[in-house]
Amino acid sequence: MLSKKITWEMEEKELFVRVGEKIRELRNVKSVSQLELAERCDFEKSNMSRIEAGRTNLTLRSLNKISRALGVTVAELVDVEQL
Amino acid sequence: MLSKKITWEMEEKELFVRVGEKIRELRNVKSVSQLELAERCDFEKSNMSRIEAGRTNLTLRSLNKISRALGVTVAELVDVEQL
DNA sequence: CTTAAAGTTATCATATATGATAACCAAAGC
DNA sequence: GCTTTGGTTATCATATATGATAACTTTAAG
Repeated sequence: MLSKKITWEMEEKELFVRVGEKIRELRNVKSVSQLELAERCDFEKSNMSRIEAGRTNLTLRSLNKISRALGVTVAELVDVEQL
Repeated sequence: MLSKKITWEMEEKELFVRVGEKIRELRNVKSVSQLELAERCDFEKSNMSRIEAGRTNLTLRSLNKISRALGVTVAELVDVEQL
């Protein structure tokens, strides 16, 4: 059986991905397009795409912008299952 | 009466400060020194001081390290009053 | 007093988030 | 077919988080 050792990089990557999914989820619930959310946050749409794909190590500043654009708290944005 | 307009920079700064205070609070509850926490996170102690003072725009990676070092979730770390 | 432990602040280097731009894809409607 | 809307991916520049190091303060203990 192959090893299932989980490195902190993997676990961190999982966190990024889950937060990205959470953002997309909340965005969809509010029926906001990615472009619209990007504009509300004053982000490039390409940046928004990277974020939702979990390819970014988000900063508190960005999380704050997104949370306000979606009408939720920062804590809600990062409230995901953790390994 | 002087203006009380709150800019997003002020509100962002407040968020940074409150998250820093939250970290310090949780660290003190667990009776961990700043140096000890810095070592657990593999941070410089000077970095840890900046963070608790709210002079840093923390990343998800750093929040994740700190949350694990303190035995709480990332969501708990950023669960602060927001303006 | 001296010593040490805990924390602060400043400076410089490096890594990377984000801005800026562009090319591209897919689906829907014409 | 063409066009639009929504999204993805790549590249380069810039701003900044963090690493690394050092000097400094403060507090408590001796």
